Amino acid sequence: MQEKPRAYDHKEIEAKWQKEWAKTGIYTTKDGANGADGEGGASEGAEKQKCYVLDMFPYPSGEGLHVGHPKGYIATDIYSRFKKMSGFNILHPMGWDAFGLPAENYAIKNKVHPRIAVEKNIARYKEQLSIIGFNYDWTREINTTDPAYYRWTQWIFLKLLEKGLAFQSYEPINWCPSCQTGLANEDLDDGKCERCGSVVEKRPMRQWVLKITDYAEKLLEGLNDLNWPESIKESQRNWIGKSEGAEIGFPIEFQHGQKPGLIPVFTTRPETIFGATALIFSPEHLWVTLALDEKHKGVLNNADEVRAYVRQSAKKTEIDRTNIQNEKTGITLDGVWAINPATKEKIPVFVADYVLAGYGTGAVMSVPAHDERDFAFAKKFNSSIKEVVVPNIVDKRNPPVVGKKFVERKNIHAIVKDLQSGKYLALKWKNFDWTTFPMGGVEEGEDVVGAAMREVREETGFKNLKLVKVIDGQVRAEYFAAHKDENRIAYTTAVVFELVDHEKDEIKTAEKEQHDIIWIDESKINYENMTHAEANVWRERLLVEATSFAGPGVLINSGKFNGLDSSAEKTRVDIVAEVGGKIVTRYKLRDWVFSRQRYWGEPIPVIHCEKCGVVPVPEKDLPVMLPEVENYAPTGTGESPLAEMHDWVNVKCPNCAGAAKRETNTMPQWAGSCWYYLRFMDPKNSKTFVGAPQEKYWDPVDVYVGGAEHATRHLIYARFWHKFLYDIGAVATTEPFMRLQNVGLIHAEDGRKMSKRFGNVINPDDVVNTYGADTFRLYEMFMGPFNQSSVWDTKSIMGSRRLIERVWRLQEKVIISEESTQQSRDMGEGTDVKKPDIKKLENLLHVTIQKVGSDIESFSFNTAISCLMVLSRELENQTEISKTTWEIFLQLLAPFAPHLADELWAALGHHRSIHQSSWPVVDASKITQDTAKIIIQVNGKVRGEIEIAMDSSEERVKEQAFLQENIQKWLNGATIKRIVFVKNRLLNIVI
RNA sequence: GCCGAGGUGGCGAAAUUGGCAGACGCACUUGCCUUAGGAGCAAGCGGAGUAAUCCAUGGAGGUUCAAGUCCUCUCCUCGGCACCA
Repeated sequence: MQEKPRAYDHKEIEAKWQKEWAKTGIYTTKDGANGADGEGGASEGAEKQKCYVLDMFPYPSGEGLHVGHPKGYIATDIYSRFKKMSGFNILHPMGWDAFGLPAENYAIKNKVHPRIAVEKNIARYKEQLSIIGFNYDWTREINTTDPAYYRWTQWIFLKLLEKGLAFQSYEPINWCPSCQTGLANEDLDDGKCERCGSVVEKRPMRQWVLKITDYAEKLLEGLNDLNWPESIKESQRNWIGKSEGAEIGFPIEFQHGQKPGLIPVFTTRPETIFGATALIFSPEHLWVTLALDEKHKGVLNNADEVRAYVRQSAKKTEIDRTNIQNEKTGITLDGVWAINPATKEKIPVFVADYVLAGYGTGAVMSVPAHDERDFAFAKKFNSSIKEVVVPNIVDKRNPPVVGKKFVERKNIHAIVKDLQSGKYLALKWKNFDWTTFPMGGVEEGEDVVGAAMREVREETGFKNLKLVKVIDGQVRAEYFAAHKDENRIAYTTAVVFELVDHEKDEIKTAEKEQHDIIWIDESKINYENMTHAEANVWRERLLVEATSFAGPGVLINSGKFNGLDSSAEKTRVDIVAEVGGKIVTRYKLRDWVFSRQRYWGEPIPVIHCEKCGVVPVPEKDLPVMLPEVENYAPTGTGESPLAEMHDWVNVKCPNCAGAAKRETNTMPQWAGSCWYYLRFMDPKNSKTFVGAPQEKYWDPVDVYVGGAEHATRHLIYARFWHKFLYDIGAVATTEPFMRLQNVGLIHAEDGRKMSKRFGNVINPDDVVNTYGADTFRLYEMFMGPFNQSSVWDTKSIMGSRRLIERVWRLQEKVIISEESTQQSRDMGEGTDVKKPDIKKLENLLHVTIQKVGSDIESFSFNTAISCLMVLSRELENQTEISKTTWEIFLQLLAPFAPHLADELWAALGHHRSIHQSSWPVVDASKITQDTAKIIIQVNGKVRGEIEIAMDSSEERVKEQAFLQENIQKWLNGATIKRIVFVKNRLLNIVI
């Protein structure tokens, strides 16, 4: 670099290298199966370890890219460049997910054919991506709307059909009135269409459904082994919604004596069945429909009202139905009873729309005492509440004594509030260190309130009490009753009173001798201050409204199961067996509604024949091409616009050659993305969807990068298809994406999402034009943690530009000729005398090699760049830079700033691209340092530091430390209690 | 309500998993240089204090020689699920 280098011109450099890369085709991937990888024939692709790095391919919308979109692509570009330099055979492809509503809506609005609009959008996207300098292998580009691609999407559908996993259904489904199509559960956002925000309706219609529920367990299980963000895995677990419980039959009886059979209910808490005081149907339950049928006239005394209720429920929107805040509604079925199979008691039967038709069996046993919703319903409809589980407390301070007998007691605690002082009545015991409420046993023939009043009168003399409430729910406690020398199992009810006045009866001397009356604050009602193990429960329940108890405990009122642990597996199993039920597992996951009544999607490849029914299109006739239509706007009739294409629709049955019609529904947007990652492995194959050797070599995707918004749709659907393909032997792995990295959004400077609507879009083309692609790439990666959302800040981008320019200037200091300088002699072989600062630089260089590598591996690009900044500053401080050091530095920079790196690399005389060079190797000997900096603390506060030989002993360090003036000052003759020494780290002197 | 991820300077953020809190960058301040450019260079930059030092990682307790990091409670922000029995 003798002559003064020209000024840094990003436009010239970037255009030059993009052209060069395209010309030499250095990013074209060779299959492992296909041999050499084009790098001078040095290695065979097959011998290299493969690394498949994938972006979630974009939906090419009319708006074009904003600066947020390329963020993930920059990351995969850096990652794959790094992996390639590290010796991996890289697959890093890009394609287009172009079927679906947005393209179609855009086309309708702008009066162009969706195909034309998509072509235009793709061209625009590609142009925008091209100037950022990505290493995509464009020879593998795919497009889901290409017949050569969707032919295989249709083929997979036929396989699903063949295996019984695709079927037609007539269940009511979600219908978006604005998009005029049916939607899957996953397409709803809070009961609204995810696309347009319209409230969806339930609409019965014919539809194709994929049986994803068959894979619920496998989809759940498979998550455990995936290197995915915990939040995504958790979202999927929630979505699949596994719950284990029991199905139990409840016999039904009609008023005239008929016994029409058993109604199965699903419950996750079968152990509470003795508390089931009602049977509740969802309005859509088949049995309700039958009971309202003409044939069963006379069974219900209130059939008209019930019919009206069912009709009214049907009219409610899904949001209304499922809003937890809404008051419960329902109606009794007058003339019908159910029998609780545990207690054999008759219980009332209701219809209520808080019971969902689509979950469990569509009917529930109502246990108000232990379920919040049942409790609210029972309160409103005055049905009975029967407690069968009580919390159980073993008194820690006063535990049962081994060897003493256990006595069961039914107890009361009287909680009496003095209205004047606001304090509570308590007893201070004389013979024991006890503070208690007035308390005692409930005697024969007495109720809890009577017992409580009696105890207050006997123990304190107060007689004018006003009942406030009996606290719902007993508490079981195990403790040692010292005053009776026995272990107690006490079932205690608390009764709350207000003290009207202080008028008293005389109390017995015996009572007086036992305890004094004291008054305590409400805040003292707890186990800390009182003897009662139950005190904390009372405190919790004292001021709140009555509610159900859903926690674990001990069974009561449950016949032979009394006293058992309600949460024990055995208890549940035994109770289920007792009532003739069975243990079952249920999932919230619904089958995937797979048909759309729209034009722009893959035609579902089946034919409806009057004689043969549903006939799959023969594989040889694939693809079923999407025909050109005059009008592709939705019809709203439940048929897609394809239904108007009579020439296309009317075909001969492949089976019987009779008259038949094509299916006119199309597939949902998510179909194409369910398997595109497989197609990239072998994109041009016309014989099969992916060649077996290619699949075997490349599958699975090693790193998959994209937004978290796909958690419960694309990422579940694709896993489902993949597992299906595995089951039919079409792929060799059970999971498609081994590692998932979420990319955080980039918000506009106003903090909102970037959108044309808000007029706050930053266009990557402008940024690249002004600052250059390398600067743009560095900036986006430096903004913050990769998976975190951040705010675009145009001012901050200069920091990245400064790094680029600093690197550009550094080339002036590079010494090309190794022999001619002092530094290179210092760094040369066989020289053991090295200047300390040269050693320091070598150390920094190798620490940086290591750090940048591990940071890229973990997607911590911000800290990797920070290290490069530190190193660049250090290089700037040097008077000259050796060629070796400079080369290593450029290689570390290459994944981040590929254009600049290649430019400076070429200036050194290299003829092959830096991106084909090998990632520098860390020299472990250069990472270890000769000296360590040791922090000297006095009482944990830093008071000094010393530089000392690596691995120095505690003695050596102490010696040095005590010499320090500052340390002496702090010690100041004090006696040393203790010294903590951490090798090469710190010395802490405790005085 | 349940589950998950977070809370550190004016701002974006670091912090080898318990060992110097604030690396790196933006903004800002002062000075230098200049062919006035979003340039470069030097120094400073959590708060208080002349200083020594003290106080600081949402809040309150605790464990420890030592806590942003571990434990208990609590408050707030974001994301997912939600009348799923």
